[in-house]
Amino acid sequence: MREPLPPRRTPDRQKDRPTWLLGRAAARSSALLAGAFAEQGDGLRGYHYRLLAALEQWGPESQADLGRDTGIDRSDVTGALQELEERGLVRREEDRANRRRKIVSITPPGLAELRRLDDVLDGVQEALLAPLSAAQRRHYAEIMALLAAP
Amino acid sequence: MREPLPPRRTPDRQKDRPTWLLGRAAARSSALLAGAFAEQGDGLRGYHYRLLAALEQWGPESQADLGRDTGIDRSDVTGALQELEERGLVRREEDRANRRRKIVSITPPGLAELRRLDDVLDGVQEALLAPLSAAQRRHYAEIMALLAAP
DNA sequence: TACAATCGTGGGTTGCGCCAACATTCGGCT
DNA sequence: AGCCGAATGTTGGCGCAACCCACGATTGTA
Repeated sequence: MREPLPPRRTPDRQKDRPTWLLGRAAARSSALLAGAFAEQGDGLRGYHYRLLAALEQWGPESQADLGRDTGIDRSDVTGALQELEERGLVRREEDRANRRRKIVSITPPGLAELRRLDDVLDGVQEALLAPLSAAQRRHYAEIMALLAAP
Repeated sequence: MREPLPPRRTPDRQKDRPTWLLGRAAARSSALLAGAFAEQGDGLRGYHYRLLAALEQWGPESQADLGRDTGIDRSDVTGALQELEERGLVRREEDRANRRRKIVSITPPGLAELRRLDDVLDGVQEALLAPLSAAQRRHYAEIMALLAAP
């Protein structure tokens, strides 16, 4: 889990800006995630996890719906699903009622992989929030919910 | 200032994860920034702003020092500085005491551009934090400082 | 003087988020 | 029934941020 290259010193005009702080924090978070995926992710990335999670949560879906649910572009869904299918984590079959669509479902190995990734990601959450007190974590959740989906 | 493509619905295992929230918030922030730069940034990007800000703050520096200060890779510093120099926002001259180095300094037009970008970015901060109360903003600053530089 | 370190530079790569175009298929309207 | 527009999956591309590696030139040091 590599940390992002830290600035040695930060200009005053930046260091108190909310977007700057948020960006730095997100950089740390995504570095932690990338490191975790690299070390224990079997070559999978964020897109794969998000797709597996959506499939587990809502069951078989078309690729377009999957994209809308996850906020991933249709074209990126295609690519990520192909890799998931090669690994046998996901199955795609033509919807006979609508032959444009492909119904995607998660396989038992896919479920197992998802559970494993869950554990990996839980470790990342803990590493990220380590410097925060319990009260600060509550504030964090409250504030981030507002900023994430205003 | 386009918002990022939002997920229609979010899997339970994701929506409460700190990294997920942070990622979403950062996505919003960077979308706001990208939009602001695209509309009012004269074709400049984040790297350019960070370099100009560092130069204004600490005066002329070599490119390698500039990279260390800003957390930007040496090679990316080179590219961004070339674009800044083409626009006349920055000047580079060989350090006669050490001919490997190039001393970079900000020009008067560069300073003016930096001030202008400051105003643009101030607007982004306000847009980002709009949903937060004054107390929440204080918590935000406190928490983010911890997460950004642990 | 040989060697190691530093500097600027160019060329790649990766992840994520987009957009445009295309052929196929479906649905609604006339 | 026929036509047109919309949706679907796919390919290929772009941009940004963040990296890495390798090179020639230069410097400092052993």
